[in-house]
Amino acid sequence: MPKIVDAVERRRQLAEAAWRVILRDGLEQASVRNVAREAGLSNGSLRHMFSTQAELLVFAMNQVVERIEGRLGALDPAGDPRATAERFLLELLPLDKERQEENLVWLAFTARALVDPELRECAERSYDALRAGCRRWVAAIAGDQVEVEVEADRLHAVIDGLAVHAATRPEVATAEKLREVLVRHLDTLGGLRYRVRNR
Amino acid sequence: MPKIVDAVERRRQLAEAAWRVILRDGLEQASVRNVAREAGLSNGSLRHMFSTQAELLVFAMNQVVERIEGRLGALDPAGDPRATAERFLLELLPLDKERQEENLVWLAFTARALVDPELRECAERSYDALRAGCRRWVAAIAGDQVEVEVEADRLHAVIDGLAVHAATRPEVATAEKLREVLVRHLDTLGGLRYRVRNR
DNA sequence: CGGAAGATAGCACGACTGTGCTATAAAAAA
DNA sequence: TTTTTTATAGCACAGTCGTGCTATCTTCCG
Repeated sequence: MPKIVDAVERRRQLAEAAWRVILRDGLEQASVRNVAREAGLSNGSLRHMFSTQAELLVFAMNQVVERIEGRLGALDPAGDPRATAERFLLELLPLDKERQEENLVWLAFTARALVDPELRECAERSYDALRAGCRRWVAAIAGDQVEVEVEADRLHAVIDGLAVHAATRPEVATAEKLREVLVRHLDTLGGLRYRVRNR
Repeated sequence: MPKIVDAVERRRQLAEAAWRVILRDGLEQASVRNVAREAGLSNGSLRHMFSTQAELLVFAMNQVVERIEGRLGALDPAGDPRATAERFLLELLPLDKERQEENLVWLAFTARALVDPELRECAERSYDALRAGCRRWVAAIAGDQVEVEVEADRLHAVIDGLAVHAATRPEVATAEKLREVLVRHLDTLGGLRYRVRNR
């Protein structure tokens, strides 16, 4: 096996170990030692792949983005703009356990990014990417009927707001409700206003 | 001066010192020592008011809620439902520096609440309160035209989403934009759909 | 005045932290 | 084979952490 590939794969596994620690005990518990133990490695062994803790955390945060982008890239962008946008946006919501956990980890990183410049860069990049996506989708769905900028920001806010709610109140903000709210928002975007949809 | 009042006031001052530390360096830096230094007190002196760090943080988080509720309580609830709701909801957005800082501190607490049961209680309480408020306002504005439950959740998502955006991208999500998005959302709530408003 | 109660200060302990460093085991290259 | 790189392990240092504890100082009450 080529060693480079192994090294990258190893880093990914360590990132996942970091995710597990963050999910279970919070980002403040994601110390070098704790992550190493979670991965079944020794202290120094982890530091052979990430020479500093900051490097590990930055990688782990970017890895979350890559995972999400991977899922989005696997979606079929063909067909009716409205249906396509709905498919992509629903993919972004934490509707199953995997995405719920991902969402929790992501929020932990986002919160630290408010104070850590290295993580902030990643947070801002993904913020801008999602905002651009919202703009495109709004334009595709109802570009001729609405002010795209404002509606893009509003859609963006709905998405991130729903993610926060799913994290802080999973018993209340269930997958059902998240989906319902997003679909309703898209319905009201294009002047369709509460049309009955066949689901 | 009665001593009880002093003690309460002292705790409030310590909470504010904690806020400053959290705002500047993040919640993970809000150690007993750091907060005490920020307040100009000694280690043991702080621990005379809060016998444990957890107690301090819970108090500081609840104090944020009290401050917000205080501002909301000072608003005049009379008049046109739509205008009243807009006034209250705009009060919740981080439109000036004071509320921006408050918002950052609040988000830090919310993030830790995902992992800390004591803080979680406070987060859930305020989540439920805001959700109930959204329900009332939606009902007052357009209760006869929409499904209140879904619309309340949607409004709630917009508010929290905007708060997150103001925190993670203050240069992009400016006060202007936040206000614009919220007003637009309220406009589209009652079937008014982009009516020109006199501001 | 004396004494009790409260406030402030600060030390001590054991635990955990990031990281520099060295030593051993494995693998790859020569 | 020998040599050289790489991986893994783990110790050591200096620092911070929460908290228990005692000692001083202030204030107030009787």
